[in-house]
Amino acid sequence: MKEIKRYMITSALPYANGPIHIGHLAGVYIPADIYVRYLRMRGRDVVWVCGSDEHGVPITIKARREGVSPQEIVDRYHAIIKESFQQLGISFDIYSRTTSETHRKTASDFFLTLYNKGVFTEATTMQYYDEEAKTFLADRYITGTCPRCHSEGAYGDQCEKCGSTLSPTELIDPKSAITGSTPVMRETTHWYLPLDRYEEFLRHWILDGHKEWKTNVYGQCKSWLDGGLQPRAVSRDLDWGIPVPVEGAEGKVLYVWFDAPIGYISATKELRPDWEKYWKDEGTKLVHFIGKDNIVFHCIVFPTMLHAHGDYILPENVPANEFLNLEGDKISTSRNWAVWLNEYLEDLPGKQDVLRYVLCANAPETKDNDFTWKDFQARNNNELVAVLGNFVNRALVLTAKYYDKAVPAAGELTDYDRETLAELPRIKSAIEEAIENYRFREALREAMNIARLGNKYLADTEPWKTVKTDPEQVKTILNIALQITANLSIAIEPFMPFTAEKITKMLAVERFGWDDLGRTDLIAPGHRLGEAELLFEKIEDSVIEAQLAKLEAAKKANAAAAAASHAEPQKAEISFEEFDRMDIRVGTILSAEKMPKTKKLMRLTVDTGIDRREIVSGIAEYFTPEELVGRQVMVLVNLAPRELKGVLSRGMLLMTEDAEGKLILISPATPVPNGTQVG
RNA sequence: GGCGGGAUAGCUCAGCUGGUUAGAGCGCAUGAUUCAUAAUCAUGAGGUCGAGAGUUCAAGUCUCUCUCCCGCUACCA
Repeated sequence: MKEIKRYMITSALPYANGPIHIGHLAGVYIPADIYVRYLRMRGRDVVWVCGSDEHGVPITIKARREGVSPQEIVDRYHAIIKESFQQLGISFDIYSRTTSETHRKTASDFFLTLYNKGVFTEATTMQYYDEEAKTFLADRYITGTCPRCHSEGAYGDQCEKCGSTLSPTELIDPKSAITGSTPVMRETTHWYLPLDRYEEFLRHWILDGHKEWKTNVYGQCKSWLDGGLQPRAVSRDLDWGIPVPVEGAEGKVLYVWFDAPIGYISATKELRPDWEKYWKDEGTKLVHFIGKDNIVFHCIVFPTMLHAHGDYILPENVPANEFLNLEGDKISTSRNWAVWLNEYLEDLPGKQDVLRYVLCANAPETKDNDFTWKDFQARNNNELVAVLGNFVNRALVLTAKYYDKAVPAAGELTDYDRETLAELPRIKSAIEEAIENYRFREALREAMNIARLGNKYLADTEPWKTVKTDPEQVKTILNIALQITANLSIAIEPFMPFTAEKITKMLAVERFGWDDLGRTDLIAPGHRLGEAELLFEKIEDSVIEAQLAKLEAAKKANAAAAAASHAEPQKAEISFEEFDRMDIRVGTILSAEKMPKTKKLMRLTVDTGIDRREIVSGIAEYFTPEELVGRQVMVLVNLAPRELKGVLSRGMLLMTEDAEGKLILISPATPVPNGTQVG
């Protein structure tokens, strides 16, 4: 077991093409913030860095669409993200950005070091080039007709209609998204990080050396390693990013995944002149907080880069979380199905800790979880208000009432007093154990147990009764209640820093350190308390309804937008003769069976009036064989046959889809004989 | 289909390397209580631990098969 001298904590760099939402917070930033605040309270040497990831093709596309420069896009979102993080109390030591000069230099140097060491392999391939714009085209910059589903507007890397993963050369009738011209193929050379050569190193380091990683992380890594790794290109032909710093690389930039993680190092550099010990000294514990979508980069790719470079330490752990859903649906930026942090802060002012509490208590630590506004309300009203806020209020109000806010001295303790106080150190170590193993939900529950302990203590000792029979005893009771309150402020600080601060203010004391947790002499006798105020307020149904209505509106707007944008522009004109070449008939499905070993394919026998033929169609997700058999459908019968999974498909069923993408068969409104022509 | 993750009380989740009557929070029921934001405290009801088979003296906990959900991936004429 090596000695930990200091901590280097990173959290995934948010991509600067949109604001932060609750999924990001629950998965990455709140757990990391809790961890870091805890370490700081313990007096550990810790640096936590983050920043905006500002390069990459999607940003250039967004900029082009809005008619502004990429810099303007990233400036806008960097500002929004940074501000909202700050308001939520996410306490980065630095929130930097990958367009900074320090980062450009750092990433550039990193590349050069690997280049000079001969780490990269080079390969020359043919890629599309726009002669008008005089530039190579990234996959996303080429649009055309999807070779699979024939819908227009497919991108060079993917068709968003049918979800196929494509390569640009497959596109039918490709066009440059920049100028609209038809691109030409041209040679281009790129550098690759040969991950395949590092398999042994990774296998040993992760599979043998880090069995303690979370099962989802370890399993994912094992899966990648067992599947065999491929070299990954580290450069792109693009004019937005960090130029590849070698001769003859004009017009080439570092691929965004290569430069982004180096951003952790750059940010540290900007923060501290002695940054190197945080990245190069074996006594540093490096931890990456990320979401599950980032596992491969932080466990496979970035460590390979660090290892190949040679000077750097490797991460000790990568506590990746799963995803948070919202009201039963996947959070989606493009569908605007999210609770945006900047909007939350405006809609529910002063409720930072409520969000922090709910997202931590319900964090997707072991599996995907669901955020609902109803749960948000319940946790606020039944836990924060009723348990935490209420206990603190009781202790303070009783002291104000009986002793005019002057802290009474404790007399002799009863066994029950001692038992109660003995819980505090126990809870302290339970919280420590949980946080240090990245189990933040459990840690939070333990911290809340201090408030439960306090409520129980007051209920059992009943000072409002005892005051009439044994006033001396009440002094001890309230002294203890106040010590518990002080302890509570320490224990919840990593989770709810704003509330912790409010409590210390109400107690009129300086904030404590972690080591003070468990002590029973934190508030001195005679000390005068400040004004008591409520820590949390109940959230009314109307507030929740307003948020639900907002989501409902987003859903509607979304459906409307989808419907509007679904009205694709009309395709190029065709002659009647061209149309007439298509032979579309009415047919009846005679049999249907799902093809084994496929998810979507259905094998159909159709009576076309001409013959009975087999047609394979990708509709198995939406129809059962029972509901298909006997139905009349439209069939394009003279389409060239094609073999799918070993079955020859002769023809295509005509269909459309609803707003959710669910397929709908097209049938004649009233039955007609099979073989009847359509046209 | 392949790979990874998940399936435990009404809800959200714990259950580590297999070991006495399966746990927590919320919700629910009953009782107590009034210092407190109709808050609190106690007690209780509620689970064939996704299904089936196996290993074992002993299995939510290990093995195999199957079902369903999520992610990546293949297929979508």
